[in-house]
Amino acid sequence: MSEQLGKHIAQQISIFETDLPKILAYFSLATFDKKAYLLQENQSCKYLYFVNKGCLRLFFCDDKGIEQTIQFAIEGWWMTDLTAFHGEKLAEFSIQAIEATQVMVIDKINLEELLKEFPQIERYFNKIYQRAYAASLLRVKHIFSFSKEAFYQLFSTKYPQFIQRIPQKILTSFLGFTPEYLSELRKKNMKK
Amino acid sequence: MSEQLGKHIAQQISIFETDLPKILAYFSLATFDKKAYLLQENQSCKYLYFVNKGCLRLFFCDDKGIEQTIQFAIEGWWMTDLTAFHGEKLAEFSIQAIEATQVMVIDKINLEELLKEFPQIERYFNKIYQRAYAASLLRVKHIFSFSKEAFYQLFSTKYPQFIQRIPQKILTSFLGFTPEYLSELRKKNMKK
DNA sequence: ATACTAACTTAAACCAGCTTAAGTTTTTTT
DNA sequence: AAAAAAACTTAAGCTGGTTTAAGTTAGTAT
Repeated sequence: MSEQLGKHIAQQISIFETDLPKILAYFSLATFDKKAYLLQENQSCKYLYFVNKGCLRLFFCDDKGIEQTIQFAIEGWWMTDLTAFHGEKLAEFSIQAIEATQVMVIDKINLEELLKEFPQIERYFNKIYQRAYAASLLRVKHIFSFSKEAFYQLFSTKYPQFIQRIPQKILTSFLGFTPEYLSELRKKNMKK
Repeated sequence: MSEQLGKHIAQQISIFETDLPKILAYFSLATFDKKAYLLQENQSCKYLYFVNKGCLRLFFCDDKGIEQTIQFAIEGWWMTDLTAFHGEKLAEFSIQAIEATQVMVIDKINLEELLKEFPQIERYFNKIYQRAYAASLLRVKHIFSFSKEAFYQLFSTKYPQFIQRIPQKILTSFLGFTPEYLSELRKKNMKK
């Protein structure tokens, strides 16, 4: 069950099978209930998470007190508040489990040790961050190129499982509009 | 003049002074006129650029034919279409010089060689990508938390030099609204 | 089972920001 | 220096999406 991370690493970079257990030893396993917080805004961010099973979201509260979801992490994705994790600032995002979620956890000190013992892992994280960066740019592209309606259509045809899995309020906070407008869109769609 | 990249690397990671020239040898120097294209949508993306002097932008054309600017790169920033550079797809963004711009250029093969000879550089790029990723997330946060007016206010107080440096049309394509609306905002501001 | 709370829907009034179209100013080209 | 093109401004009308507020349905706890 917790071998997912090992597999993921072996997929991305070439590494000795025998090193994997040593690498995984730097991590610990943790589970969180649905709605549990892994990190809260304005706290210090001590951990980096890899999702084995379940789903996390990264979000913040805007000045009107409305939660805005920036990213999701499902199986095989990493999540943290990067800037805060590197100790520069307090977290400006919160991380919450949307479902009961099992994660691999590492803190900054263990990460440093891991990278010292296995510098090849640097390359693995490089790929992870490049992928995350590219995904975030694509997100900005989508925000600019699609109307909210079109963005919803795109998202719901591309990730239909996701739509089932996530409460509507969280979904709209990710898509960037109000639950009321989503209702309107859904009604409109059913007519077709 | 072209020592900027060396300095930048030495700032981010610990490295022998004597290795720097060997590292820089993998790059070549190039200059582009104002408005020149370094990359165009739907081409293959062969190079990764580091800006010594000047300013680049990454953008795409939306379905109405309007250019949308996703990112700028000034002195000390890297730029490419990441996904395309790694050879997976054709470019979905274009890169253009906003001013006469001097860059350090490297192609994929030389980058691989460089990383083979100096694996420490992997750590340098790790920092670069983490920073770029964090910046992109922050951008999404800003899009969600500010009205267009507030975003313009923020941007123009935080980067006043930038406002001078960039033509209004490109600025609005970055801020995500129309030149007409920018005029309106400026008029409104002058009254105060 | 019953009550309480959270998630979702509906509809009307409203507004931030867009579109269009014409005018002005600046820059580039010849 | 003149002409053409590009960059910016102004103003009116319009629309995608929000706000508000009330009603419905589903989930959860007692």
